[in-house]
Amino acid sequence: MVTLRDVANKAGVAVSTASYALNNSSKISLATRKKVHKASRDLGYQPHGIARNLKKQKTETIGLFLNDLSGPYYSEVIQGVQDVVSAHGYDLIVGSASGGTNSTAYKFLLEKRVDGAVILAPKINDAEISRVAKASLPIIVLDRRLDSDYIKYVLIDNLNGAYQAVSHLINRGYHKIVYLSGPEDSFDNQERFKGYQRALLENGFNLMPQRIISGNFTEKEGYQVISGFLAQEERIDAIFSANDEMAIGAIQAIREMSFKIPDDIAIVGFDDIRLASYINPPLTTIRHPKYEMGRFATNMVFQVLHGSKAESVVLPTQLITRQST
Amino acid sequence: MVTLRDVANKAGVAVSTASYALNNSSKISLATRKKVHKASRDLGYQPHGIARNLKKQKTETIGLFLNDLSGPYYSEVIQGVQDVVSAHGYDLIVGSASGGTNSTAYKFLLEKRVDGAVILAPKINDAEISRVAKASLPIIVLDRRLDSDYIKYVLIDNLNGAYQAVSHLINRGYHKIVYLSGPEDSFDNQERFKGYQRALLENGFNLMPQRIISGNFTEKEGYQVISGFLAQEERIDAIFSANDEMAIGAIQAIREMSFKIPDDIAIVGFDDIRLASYINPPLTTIRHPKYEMGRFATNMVFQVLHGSKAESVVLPTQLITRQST
DNA sequence: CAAATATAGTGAAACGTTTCTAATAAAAAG
DNA sequence: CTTTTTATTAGAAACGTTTCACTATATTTG
Repeated sequence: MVTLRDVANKAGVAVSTASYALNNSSKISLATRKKVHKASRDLGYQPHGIARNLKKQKTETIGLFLNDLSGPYYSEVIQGVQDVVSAHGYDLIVGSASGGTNSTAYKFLLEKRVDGAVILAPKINDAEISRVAKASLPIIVLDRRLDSDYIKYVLIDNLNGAYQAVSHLINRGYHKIVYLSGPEDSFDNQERFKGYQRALLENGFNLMPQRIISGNFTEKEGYQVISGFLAQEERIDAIFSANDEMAIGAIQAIREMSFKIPDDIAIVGFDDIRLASYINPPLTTIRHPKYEMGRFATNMVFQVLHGSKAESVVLPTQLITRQST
Repeated sequence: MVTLRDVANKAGVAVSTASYALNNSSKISLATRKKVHKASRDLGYQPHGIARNLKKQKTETIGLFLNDLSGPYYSEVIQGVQDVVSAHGYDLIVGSASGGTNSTAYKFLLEKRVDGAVILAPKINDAEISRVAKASLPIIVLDRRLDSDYIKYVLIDNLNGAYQAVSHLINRGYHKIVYLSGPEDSFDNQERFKGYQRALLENGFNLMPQRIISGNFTEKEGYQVISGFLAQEERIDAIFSANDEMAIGAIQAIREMSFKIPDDIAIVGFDDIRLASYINPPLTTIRHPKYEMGRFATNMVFQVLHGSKAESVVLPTQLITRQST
């Protein structure tokens, strides 16, 4: 391995001089700067990032930590984060949070391998996040309401989004509306449920426990639980699914039982994933600004890093009406 | 920041002793080991990963570098890589290669921030990869045929896949088959074109230049170029699209012009992305083992890292017949 | 022309670990 | 009772940078 020392030797200067020269410090005369650069090029010198990080006590890297790297849902968020990180001349690394306290995410946070982080990973709990955040490692969370000096959140307005969705169903004349739920411990799910509840109550309907069906945000589960539900006696006329994935499964279940969508049963999802507009019938859903979330969050990371205050924020959602209602 | 030195002081031992103790070396008596662990816990000590990396001259991190982090196409590959990396107790970081020589990908490779890498990013060119690969940094590429001591490839059998696709069309009686091409400089595209060509020639058809339409792998482009093509006089009866994205765009174009699929025009894609089975009509396509690619590649990284030889490999593809043909 | 200042370069410490080698003390062997 | 071995701990160097404090020249100033 060719180190700075080798370059310095070849150029016939001290290693400190070589360092200054390569960083183009004005302390070093142009002539020796040239000499050092040449030596560096000749030897094919590459600075050792890790050594530099250690000395400078920073990595100029921002981490984005996700529950699971393969969720297609994330891609727009990632893009937003990437754009802002690059704009600041930093690097972005994406890591997984699966594996709990010995996940890559947790390790990198703990070991100061990143200078800031955006977290969208329910698997890392609040206490752990609070423990590692500091002035030199601000954290923005996208999946919970957590706020302190060095931790801010960017959320979407889940509650209002769900409220919009269910109100829309009610306005169209659907009254027996099922809530197809995500996992109980999901923050998003909880908020969306609140929105469902509020829309019902404000329109004079009761919350009927038998119309709350629990799922886990996956298409498969959506298919299965809705198949099961429709096979029983109670008739309903609409479904509000806590996310699009389950809604897609539900649509398949509904069609298999030869109910007509939206005439017999209407359905609204949440997220506006790509598939939503391609499925048959195209799915009415709640769109939220995923790319913007990424941008907001990352800008906040840099704000805190630069010593200014950042304010947590909740972004609005939008009802996208398609043929499923 | 609490360092090993602090722990050592608190425990009343030398820092070397503290290091051995925390790493549970048998050189240190159980009594002092306990003492040091306690001091560590009391102070909330966290080892500094960067410092350790520098000293040990390794990071125990594998990089996966993609052209662009937001491609949903990658998610299965990522999963395969992640699974193998975790199984080896290493960490995975995913980084972008966009930005060329000052992309995160390139920087991390150059600066030895990872111990091995899987690359699926045409934006990084062969020369650069060859330059950085070494025994202590093996690289597996997924998007080209590049082979040396420390560089191996895992590819899918693009040529045969395309051959299967076009043969299938011919067997079904379609004879005027358009090739909807990806970018000329894409390795995948080149191979797929060769497969198209071979299938035609082997079945006694000629390659007709006006039936080669250039696209860029995006849905939008697929829609536009096929719309334009169909508006002109020449009648065709099938399209082989170099990927599913373009095929989806093409399907929309075809339907808008009220041709029937597959009666008037049949279409086959390549990749078997998720949307392929949801689109109307469901798309016949070539499936390839994306998850397996990730697994193979990552296993090879570790093989080379452990000093054994790895063999580049080409994985088979599979024709998935759906209603578009 | 002496004194003050600017310029160019150097040496060494530091970042936080790991690990080699040496030192000490206790135990075993002769 | 001396010598050798073993167990435990300590000291110091090393990983590859950056940067502080300093020296030695060269230049400016009064």
